[in-house]
Amino acid sequence: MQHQFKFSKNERLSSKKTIDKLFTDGKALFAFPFRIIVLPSQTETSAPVQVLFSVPKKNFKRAVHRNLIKRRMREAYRLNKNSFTSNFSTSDTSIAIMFIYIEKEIKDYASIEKGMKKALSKIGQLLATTK
RNA sequence: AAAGCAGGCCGUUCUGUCGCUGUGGCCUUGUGCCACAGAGGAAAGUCCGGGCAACAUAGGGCAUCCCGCUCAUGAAAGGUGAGGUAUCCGUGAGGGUAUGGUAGCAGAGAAGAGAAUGACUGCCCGCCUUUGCCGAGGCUUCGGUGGGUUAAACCCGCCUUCUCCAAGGCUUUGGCGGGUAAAGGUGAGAAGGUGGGGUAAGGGCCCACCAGUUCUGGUGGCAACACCAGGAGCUGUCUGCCCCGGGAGUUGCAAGACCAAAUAUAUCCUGAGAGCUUCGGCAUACGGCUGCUCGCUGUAUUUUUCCGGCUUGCCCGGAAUGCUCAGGAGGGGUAGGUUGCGAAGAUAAAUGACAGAAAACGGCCAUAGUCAUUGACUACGGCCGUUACAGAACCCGGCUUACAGGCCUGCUUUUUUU
RNA sequence: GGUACCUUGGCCGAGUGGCUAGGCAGCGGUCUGCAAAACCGCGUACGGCGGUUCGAAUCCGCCAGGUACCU
Repeated sequence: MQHQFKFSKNERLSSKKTIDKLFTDGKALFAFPFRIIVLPSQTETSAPVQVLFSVPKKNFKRAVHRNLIKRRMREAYRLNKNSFTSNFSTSDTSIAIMFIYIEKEIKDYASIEKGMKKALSKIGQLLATTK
């Protein structure tokens, strides 16, 4: 497939309701430099896995820096998600994932990508055990 | 050339791989393909003003708050441009700040005599008192001398000396009464400044010149205002009240508009219900006692009006109304969604990520050249570093703040050359 | 995104233009066999930069940091 690196809008988590639910009921884990919150649910959504990236305003005052980190996180997810999402594309359950950037400094793309690979493998393990 | 001042402008470029958002088109309706568009001078801070929106609102006055030189511009603005005056900074080009009026009232810590019908020191006058000196004149004494007269004595006069008295003058101690604003030293600020006259001493008290204020006239300017001439002795600083002119309804796109799940419910429609009785009880519903059943026991079991059946009461039937239950319709409205919203435009928020070149600037090193003082400048090359500040969220007009580096125009100062 | 406010010593907190109160904490002393309490004394502050003013914590402007509210 040619279009496996796409990351369009319906793969993003934008519903305010599910975000609130994610904060209250989601399972949290930690993979440097991210804090991750995962919530599997039964409701029908347009994509099997919905993701959202967040950088807290408290650590980065300037909107430019927050945008830069979010873009790098999104890029890292986009290029490494295929091995992860292919496991869940067949099942009818959907998964909501939130990545929160914890580090106080701006990391370059290589270290963010490394952390993203580690985070995705950790999430895979967690979901396998809960099933 | 160097250092600056003012104004304006730009604020990286190219290639490759993989992507994002919106709109339009195409069909093979697929998380498809193609085309086009997609951050700034500050998008920032949210300091002003407006549009837009909702609510409020007869008209007028008072209070409160904001603004305040002139002209132009602008929808308006604590806006912009040009100009005026004062003051401060800079050698200068220039830059900063202030700037409606002042008739009246009030205030100004500490310091200082005093912050405005002033008097501490000082100066001057009058009276009283006190110290010292001078002293017209008078009395007495010594000596000299002239005259009456030749000598002595005596008398008269002059000069000198001594004692005492003394009008008065100068000086001085203290007190009382008055004049004074020149001197003191404080202060941000002390009754315009300098010189002369005048005066007991002084003072715009008078005069000359100068600074300011204000009035009149003239010239220039749209005006603020400037300049010139003449007049008026009119002359402290700051603040508040006050006066004059102009302006201000409140809240903000999380405003507002539309659709609207679940649950509860106003309202409407349809249907059903309100027990039996011999009045002792039975039945039903909800509780209590007991581990449970049985049993015992408590509470509740239906409103009102009208019509007809004999007037009334009981009872029966019908209608309306209220209550309860079931079904249906349904308003407001919550979650949520859509819109408001744009030829950039979302809703955890797009406009990019990575890699490689180029360009600009800076630093270091090496080579060459020029001036030659160990150093400076220029050219080419190598290595390293930097490429800022910062990301639209309803939209405009400003202000302010942040900003690597570069370009253009005008001007200033200093040095050098022609 | 919008709106309203705050910043005074180690901490809390008063201060409407004229020497920055007070309390708690800290340090030293007195008292005590020692400590506590009490008493006496001491040190340390106006978020930063400009402006107005003779004079600014206070008035004005900009910046920094922080808090609350509007879904």
